[in-house]
Amino acid sequence: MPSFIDNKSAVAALFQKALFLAYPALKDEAAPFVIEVEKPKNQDHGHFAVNSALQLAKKLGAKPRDIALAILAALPASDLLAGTPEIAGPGFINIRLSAIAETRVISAVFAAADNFGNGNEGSGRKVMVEFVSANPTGPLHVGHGRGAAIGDTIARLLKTQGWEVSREFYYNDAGAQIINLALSVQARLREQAGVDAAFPENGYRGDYIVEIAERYALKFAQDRNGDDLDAVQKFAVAALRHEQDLDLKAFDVQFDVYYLESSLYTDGLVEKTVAHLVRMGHTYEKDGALWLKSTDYGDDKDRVMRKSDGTYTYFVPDIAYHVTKWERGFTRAITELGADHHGSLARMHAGLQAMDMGVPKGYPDYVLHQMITVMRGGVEVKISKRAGSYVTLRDLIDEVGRDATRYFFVMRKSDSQLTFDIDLAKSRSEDNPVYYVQYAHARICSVLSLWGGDIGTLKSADLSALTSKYESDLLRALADFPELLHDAARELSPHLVCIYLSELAAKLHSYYNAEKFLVDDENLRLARLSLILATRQVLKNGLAVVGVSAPEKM
RNA sequence: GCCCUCGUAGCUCAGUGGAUAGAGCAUCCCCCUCCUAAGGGGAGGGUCACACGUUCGAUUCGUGUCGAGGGCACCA
Repeated sequence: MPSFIDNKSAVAALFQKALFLAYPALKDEAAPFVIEVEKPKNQDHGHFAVNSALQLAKKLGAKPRDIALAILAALPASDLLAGTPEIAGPGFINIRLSAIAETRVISAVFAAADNFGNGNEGSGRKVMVEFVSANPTGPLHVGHGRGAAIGDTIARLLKTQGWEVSREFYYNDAGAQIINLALSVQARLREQAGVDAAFPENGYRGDYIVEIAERYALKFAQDRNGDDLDAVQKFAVAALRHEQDLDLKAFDVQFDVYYLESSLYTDGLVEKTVAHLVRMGHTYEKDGALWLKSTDYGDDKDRVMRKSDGTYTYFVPDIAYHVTKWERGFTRAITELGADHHGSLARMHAGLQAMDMGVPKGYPDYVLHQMITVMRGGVEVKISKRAGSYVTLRDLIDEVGRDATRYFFVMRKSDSQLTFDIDLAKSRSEDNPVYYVQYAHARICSVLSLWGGDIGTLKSADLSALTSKYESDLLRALADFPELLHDAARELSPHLVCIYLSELAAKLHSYYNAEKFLVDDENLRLARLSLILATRQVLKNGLAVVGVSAPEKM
């Protein structure tokens, strides 16, 4: 991939040079001052601004404006800038880019095409992103949908930065909730068979349990009462896993590995983990249970590992599971989960530290998504698997579409609570922001198709005719894309991509309304088409990161 | 009580250690004989919860208060 030096970095390098020429002493310090280039909110303040003069005023014992003057005096000649930067306000240096610098991005976009914007910070290192990890005790609901969209987009983002990403789904297919599931199905079976049976107190009451019971009775005619609880459990888990797989497929989310909690028991990794912790001296017996001294590692209380009835708490297989992540060579691991599970973070980190196997302290990284409040008909819908009140992911996809659902979940910062108004999402699906972005892509396709020329010729068009404000805005937005992807990946913040995309789309739409592309002047026409072709590529790349389609027609 | 996240326009939400705080929806006013109006242009609407501190500069960082949600089991 050709190295595209974005304008901001280029400007920063230029001013860094000037600063050290003007104040050589700064260069020799232990921590040399680093120039920061920012984008002013106000267009009147130029394309970029440098505030170093203000920051250095105290240190250098000079007035900010004088420092700014000295920096400008030392500024090397460059074709990057349009005119001489201005000193404004208390001492900001406001900078405008030359047309040459602005149009440079176009050839970089064409050269890299689908890879434009990608970086190589990961340099092929392995990272695991674990997400969704829903218990196979019911269909996926809106909360899982948010997790699926965020986790998948994080995986895609990391891939753009050169990481070798593995997506993993951890199935809690062992433990009390699974037995609860089996008992719930069994109770429905007995009801259907006309046998008097009490429903488990904390059983799952959703309609899907009834369906599973009906299917079980059809398949195992000899066990209509569900007496073979083990068979019932296996059947129910398999059925629900299958349903969840279909949901995820409809959402275009794929996993590389499905890791079964039950395998940690059958492979002996749970026993191994416990034995290891006991051997390391981090455990003690109390009240007939085995405890981990997790408080030694920052947890707020010690945790029971083996209950007095001899079974393990979920905490133990969780540690064993994370140990396998490390041992499988994932020196970096990210876990995306709902904020209602955040309590498990401290004890998981503590548990891994207690293993004394060189796992870094912050391993794994966590991305939490806050809960979704679902509104329907102006009333909050309480989501409870056990009570059976539900808004499934499948419902959402069927009602508002995959693209809109994914975009909606990703466009908001994951750690803010959000209200999902189902009626709004359904009735106003035309107003969903995703269409705004997709429309920009489709509009460009439409213009190019109407033009009917050879796309290839646009890649070498003379761009000197691109001089309008709209063109300048669009060019600079395109040039921002690599940095945007880099930042979004570093911050594990997929929503930044959506924000960028809607801003880019807005610039395209404004341009479209202000200027005609298919003009008579051939030079101008080709230049404009070249610009929107590059814009189409960036829109497509950005939408791909969010997992949303880039339609050619709408 | 302790811990985590959040508190920005009527609503849903972005954003930032800097120079006039943004978008969408909602309200109001314009723009298709012209490349898709699923679009564009404009108006109104804010003590960025509150207080104190750090800073040349705080809506942004820190502390506290108040408010919302979540977590604090030998449940998962």
